[in-house]
Amino acid sequence: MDDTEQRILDAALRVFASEGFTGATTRRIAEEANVAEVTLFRKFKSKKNLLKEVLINNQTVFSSLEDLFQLFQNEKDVDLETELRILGKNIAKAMRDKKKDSKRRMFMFMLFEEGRRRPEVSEALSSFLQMNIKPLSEYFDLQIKNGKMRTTNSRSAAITFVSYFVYTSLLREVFGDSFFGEHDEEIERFIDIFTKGILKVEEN
Amino acid sequence: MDDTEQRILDAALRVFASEGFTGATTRRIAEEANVAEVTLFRKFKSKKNLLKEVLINNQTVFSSLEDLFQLFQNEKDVDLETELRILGKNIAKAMRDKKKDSKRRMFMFMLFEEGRRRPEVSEALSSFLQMNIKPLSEYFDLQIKNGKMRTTNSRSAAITFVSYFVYTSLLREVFGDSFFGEHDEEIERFIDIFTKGILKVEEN
DNA sequence: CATGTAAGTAAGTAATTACTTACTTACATT
DNA sequence: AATGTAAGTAAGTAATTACTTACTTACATG
Repeated sequence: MDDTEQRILDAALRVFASEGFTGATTRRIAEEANVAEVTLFRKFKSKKNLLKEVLINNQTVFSSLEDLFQLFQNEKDVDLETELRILGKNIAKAMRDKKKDSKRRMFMFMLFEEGRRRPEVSEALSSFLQMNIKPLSEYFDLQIKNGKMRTTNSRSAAITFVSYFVYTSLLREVFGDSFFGEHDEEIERFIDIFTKGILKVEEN
Repeated sequence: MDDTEQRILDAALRVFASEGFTGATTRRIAEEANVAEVTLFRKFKSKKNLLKEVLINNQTVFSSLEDLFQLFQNEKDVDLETELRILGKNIAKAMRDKKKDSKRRMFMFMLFEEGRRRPEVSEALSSFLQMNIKPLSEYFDLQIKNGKMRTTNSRSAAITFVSYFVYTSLLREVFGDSFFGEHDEEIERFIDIFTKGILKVEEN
C-alpha cells in the first residue's frame, strides 16, 4: 500500500535474513530502506512489531510451492516419477534463480532460531510450513487414488520430500555449491530414491 | 582438563545454543558457569574466541552417529530395512533422551546461522556434517556390495536419510511434538518410504 | 492562503554489552 | 615463611542500541 512502509518491510526482510533478528539493527534497516530511523518507529512502533508485520506482509508470498502444484493437478497421464522430477527441478530453479527468494529462505531460517524463543513467531512459521506440506500431501493423496502411488501416509511422504529440499537448500546457502555437485543431478538422484526406494528388488 | 575452563565451555555451549551467538552475553555465560565474568575473559580472550574453543572442545562429541553404526557393521544376515529402522529409532532415541544433546543440536543449528557470516564457523560445521554423512555413505556402499541395496549414489542416499532427521528434529525442537504425532511411528513411515519408495509396483 | 500530513534532522536517554584495570583473597608449592 | 597461581570483587570505559522528544521541511488538499 504505502510506498515508505513497503520499503521498510522489504529492507527489514533483507536485514533480518542476513543478520538475524537480534543482530539486525533498526538503524541498518532504516538505511537500507532509505528512510530516517525515526520514520521506522513512527510506522512500526517497535522492532518486535516490525518483525510481526514483515511476517504478515510475506505470508502469501511464502506459499510459493502452491503455485507450482497447479501445473500438475490435471494431467493424469504423466507418470509420477517424471512429474516429481519436474517439480523438484522447478523448486530448485525457483530457489536458485531469484535472489529475493534467497533472502526469503534465510528469513524463514532465522524464524526457526527466533521461533524457539517467541511463540508468535513459531506460530507464524508453523502455518507457513503447513502451507507447504498440505498441498503436497493432497497431491500425494490424489496420486494414491489414481493408483500411481502405493498406499503410504501422504503426510509422511510430503515431509520426507520437503525435508530434502529445505535441508539441501540450507546447506547450499551456508557452504555454497561446494558441498555437493551439480544441482539437477543431485535432485535426480533424490527423486530416484524417493520414488523407487533403496532396496534391491528380487527379480522373479 | 581444567575444571573452570570446562565449566565455562559447557555453559557457553548451552547459552549459545539457546540465545544464539549474538544473543548470548558473556555475563550470562559466566553466571551459568558459576565464575566471575572476568575469569571468562582471562581464559578465553574474547567472545569470538570462546565460540571457537567450544567448537574445538565438542568436535569429537559431535560425531555421535559414528558410534551408532558400529553396532551394525558386522551383522550380515539382518535385512536392510530392519537395520535402518533400528538405526532410525536409535537416532531418534538419542535425540529425545539426552537433554545435553538437545543443546548440542541447537548449538549446531546456531552454527548454521552464524556460519553464513563467519567462514571459520562454516568450516567447522562442514566438517561436522561430513562426519555424519561419511560413515552413512560407507555403510550404504557396504550394503550395495552385499547385494542388499540397489545401486544408487550412496552419498545421495545418506543426504536423504540425514535430511529427514535433521529437519524433523528441528521441527520438534521448535514446535514441540505438536507438529507430528508419535516419534517412532513417524520414523517407521519414513523408513518405509526410504527403503521401498513411493511408487506403486506393478505386480506380474 | 491555511492547514494537515508524511517525512526528515538533531539531539538525547537509558540500558546493555564486550572488555579492561586495579586490587584482593585463597590456596598450594617450595 | 615466602612466593606464585587461580580466582574473585568492584568499578569503569567506550561503543552500541532501541526508542523518544522537539522541532523543521516539503507537499498536497480544501
